[in-house]
Amino acid sequence: MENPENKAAEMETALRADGTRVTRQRSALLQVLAAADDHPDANELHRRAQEVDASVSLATVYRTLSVLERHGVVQRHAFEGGGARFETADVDHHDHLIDLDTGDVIEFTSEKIERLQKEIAAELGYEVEHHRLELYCRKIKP
Amino acid sequence: MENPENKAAEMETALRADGTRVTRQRSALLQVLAAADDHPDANELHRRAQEVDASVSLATVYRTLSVLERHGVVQRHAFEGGGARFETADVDHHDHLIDLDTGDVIEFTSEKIERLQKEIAAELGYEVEHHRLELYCRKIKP
DNA sequence: GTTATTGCAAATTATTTGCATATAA
DNA sequence: TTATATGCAAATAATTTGCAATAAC
Repeated sequence: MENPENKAAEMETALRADGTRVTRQRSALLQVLAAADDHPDANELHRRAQEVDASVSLATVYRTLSVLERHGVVQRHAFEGGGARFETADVDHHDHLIDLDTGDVIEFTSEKIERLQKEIAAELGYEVEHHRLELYCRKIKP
Repeated sequence: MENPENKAAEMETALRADGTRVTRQRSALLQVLAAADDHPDANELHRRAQEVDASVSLATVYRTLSVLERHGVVQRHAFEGGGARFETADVDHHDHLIDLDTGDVIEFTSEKIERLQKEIAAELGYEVEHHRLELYCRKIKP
């Protein structure tokens, strides 16, 4: 849908719109994030970013990830065991189906489920800020 | 359905069945877990357990929680922000609504959502083994 | 009496922060 | 030019672990 270069450029634009500076290090991280098709943790992102620009420190990766999250261009996931993992935020939210046998992650969306969630929260007097839905599954034998 | 004393006794039985020893400290923690109607973290459980038996150390709380999880009598939750939180494992599954301002957790179930989840997985050729649904919410101003 | 379990303190892991320096705009 | 970002190292926070002492069975 979107090539990594455009994606990175769009994220830069989102930062600049704000007066937020796009440094060498941030560019490197954006490039890495735009190219990633998995859900790396901060350490892995640091490793990849250093391949682009060796000067990127882990502290800056963490700081930049927070900035990017605040700008809504990356999403932080709190999967079980270990630290946070990240992916570029899509325009449309998606949930995750995890294949228990292979570890594969399939992304999906369901308007119906989103609607039900809002209804349930509303009944309890709440408004959904965001949510997390993970289906841990096994492939059906054909 | 179940008073705390029975609950604690059942958990002890589950441990003993295994040859696992029920120490003073473990009893204290089981008592605290059985009485809890919220989702405390390890630190809070330690605080409460010490009221029952002052000798309980935080290290033992962590070690015991792992043992209990392995025995399937407590469930560990990795909610966003902060450390793991725990509750006694219920027979029937429920989902969680987390109040972002207070950290309160409200439990809920939705047959409709469960059904939709199964449908979505089936469409993708999968069968749901287990799932996790968390709604991060803010209270609606009245 | 054995062997699992404990408390303590030190180690680990993930993340954050203070500060002097570098740099994007 | 000047405020924002950076690297580094030290600080936190959550959890785990080694080890000698203790206690459950």
